[in-house]
Amino acid sequence: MDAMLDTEGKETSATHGAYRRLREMILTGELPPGQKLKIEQLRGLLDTGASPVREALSLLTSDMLVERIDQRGFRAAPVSKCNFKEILLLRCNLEETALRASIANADATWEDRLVLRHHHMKKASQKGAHDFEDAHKAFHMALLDNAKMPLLLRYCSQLYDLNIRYRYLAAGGPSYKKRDISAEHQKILDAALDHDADSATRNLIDHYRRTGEYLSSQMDS
Amino acid sequence: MDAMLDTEGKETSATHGAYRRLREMILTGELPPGQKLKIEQLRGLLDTGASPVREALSLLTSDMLVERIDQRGFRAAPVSKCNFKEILLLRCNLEETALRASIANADATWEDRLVLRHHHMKKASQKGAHDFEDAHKAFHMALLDNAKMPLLLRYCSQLYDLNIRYRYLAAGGPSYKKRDISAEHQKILDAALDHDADSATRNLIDHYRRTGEYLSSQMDS
DNA sequence: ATGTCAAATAATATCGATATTTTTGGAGAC
DNA sequence: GTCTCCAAAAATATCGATATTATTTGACAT
Repeated sequence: MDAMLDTEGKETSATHGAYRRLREMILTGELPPGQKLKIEQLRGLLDTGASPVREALSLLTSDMLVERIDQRGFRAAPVSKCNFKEILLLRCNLEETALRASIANADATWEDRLVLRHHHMKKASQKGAHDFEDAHKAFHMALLDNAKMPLLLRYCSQLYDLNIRYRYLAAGGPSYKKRDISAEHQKILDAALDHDADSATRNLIDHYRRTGEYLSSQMDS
Repeated sequence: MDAMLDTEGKETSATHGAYRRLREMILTGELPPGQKLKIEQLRGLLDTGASPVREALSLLTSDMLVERIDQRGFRAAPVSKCNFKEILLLRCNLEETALRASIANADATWEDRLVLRHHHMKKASQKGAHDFEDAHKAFHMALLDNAKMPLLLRYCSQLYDLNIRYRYLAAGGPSYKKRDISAEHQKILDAALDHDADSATRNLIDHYRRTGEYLSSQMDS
């Protein structure tokens, strides 16, 4: 109908658009954990039909951002410290595997990609928080994607998103402790470019553990 | 309408029924890898509406058994030796983590559950192949579920299913090499009951690697 | 002959409406 | 005053139909 005058025709299907928007709202906490997600309500919020909303919710179910309750509809996935700790543990395990495999496959084009992503991330840190989040994820995924293991990469991406959700929830936004994250990233990048798998994984995991402990402490409140 | 006269009212929603049925068909190879999955065709096969079929396919997408191609519908996920090797590798990694955590949490009720599952599996091996498959998965999942890590367990379950699919495809059915699988299971069970994490994981991983190599060799044909 | 473009065909994606199921709210009984 | 049960309301799940988008077919020009 008249949905083509939005931004610039980037969004293809209504389903995909709804998926992206809902995902964003859940990740940022705009739709708080445990909240009932009624079709009608969302249909209004995203102004689209019921079918795309339903399908988007179905997809989010498999990202574990939405829970489907038998015949009682959907709700935003709940959060818990326990769940957070599991995410952290799995990330450390899986990302170590992926990063080591990535480094084992290292070649010039991968290194170029890494440097580029890192550069973009630094640039984006001066722009909006939203841009930085995207660039940050892109950098971390670039570290892993040379493993050429699509399933593993997918799990890492999922866990990344589940984790970022806790960051938003704990910090009430992306203003998470501006300790020296930049230096941590630099160390990971340098180690990766040196093909030093041990150092790279150590730095990566420390990076996660550190933010993990910070967030974990925030969650006690 | 008149869908309540099927088996015994076990299936609740049409969507869930379609999901289970389609999943089964893809796992067993009744719907071969790469096959286009047209809504109309499946709507006829499962005699239900288009909406439940669509939603079931969406759900299977996140199990990685179905691929969604932009605006061109769905198809059964393709297979490849590369994909198989990744599945095997991830399973070894994740199941070791899960099994060790399970054993670390060991208590009497878990041990009882294990023994029961193992017994049921042995009993089912004399019944149909289908029953055995179910019992086999139940046993393997019981080994892991005491880790109390829902995400990890979910990944293991997914990977188990992806793997079983290769077994069906390679063997043309569940008649996979009747080497001494029974003894292997017994060893895993005994080690788990002894809380011997090292032995249990070694046996479990050997179990996977052995079937992995067998299937891998079959795939060259 | 071959490649390109346009009309016809088929399939998907989406909408609006209906039937089922769950939840809510209140009336009556103990 | 509390509990149970039934009716009303709301929400979900499903269906049938339409609009949109991809694919195929065939004709035309080169």
